[in-house]
Amino acid sequence: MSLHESGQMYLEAIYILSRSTPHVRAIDVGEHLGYSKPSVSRAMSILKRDGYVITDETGCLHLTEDGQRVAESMYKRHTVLTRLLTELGVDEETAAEDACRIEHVISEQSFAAMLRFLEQQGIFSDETR
Amino acid sequence: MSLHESGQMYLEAIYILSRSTPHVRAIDVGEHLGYSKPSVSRAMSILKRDGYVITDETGCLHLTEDGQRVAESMYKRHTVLTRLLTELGVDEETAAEDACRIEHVISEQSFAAMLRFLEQQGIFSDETR
DNA sequence: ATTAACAGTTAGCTTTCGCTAACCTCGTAT
DNA sequence: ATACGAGGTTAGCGAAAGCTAACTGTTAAT
Repeated sequence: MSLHESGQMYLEAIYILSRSTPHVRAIDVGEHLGYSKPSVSRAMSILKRDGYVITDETGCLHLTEDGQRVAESMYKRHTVLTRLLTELGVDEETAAEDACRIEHVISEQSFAAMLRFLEQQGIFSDETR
Repeated sequence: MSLHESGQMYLEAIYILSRSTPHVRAIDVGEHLGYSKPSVSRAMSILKRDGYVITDETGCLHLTEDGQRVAESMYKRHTVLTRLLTELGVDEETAAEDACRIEHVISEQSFAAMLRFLEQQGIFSDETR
């Protein structure tokens, strides 16, 4: 099954949360995204079925290799888009909100072009995360 | 009722078509967007109900003032986004496709910032349409 | 030991927005 | 006059993805 926008969002949320807490639970994901428990529950069952997420013995969520790949890609897009927008003068909050939506619909080519632009400006390097 | 993404797309399509033909029919809109007749039919009835579109005696579609406002806004976003992406090195086709999706999710603030950037580069002026 | 709270799941509703199938209506061509 | 095709509508399906209500199960507190 193909991964939809919402799936990408859940994976990114798990990724972000797992950077600050070792144990990510469904409820934390729901809180982070502002979604209800059942919404997360269903999403997780789909992401598990499709091999993006697994749960350990304690029920905590972990990304598979595929899940990690997607999540990192989304996160990087998010970072770059936010950086580009703030560079153009957009305030931090709006930039992050827009990045959140654009990251799911932009092509790889356009993303690469944006990244190249920021690098040319000396604004973005691999350490700038 | 609020206007959703798909509604904006239909309005933009009517706008674009009406620039080259005086009479825009539902079937033309469907063809332009690659949608079936019933999809267009339902969308039109919603857009009529919400005051964005009217039909004349012959059944042809016309934008109301509100419809025109939305359509022009979308079209402008489309133009500017495409231009920005091609400027960054993205090929015309991909740029247009991405613009098509981004135009519905970007904030007014970010759009304004992008426009400002293009203007500063001397790439975009009101005549560059 | 019983109870309460918390996490997760199941069932079922809603909206958006595509689709096909089938129908109506009208105009033109035979 | 009939018949066909084009355009539009109605009815109903399906997927995605949110929600609430209500249930289950486990842990922790009295």
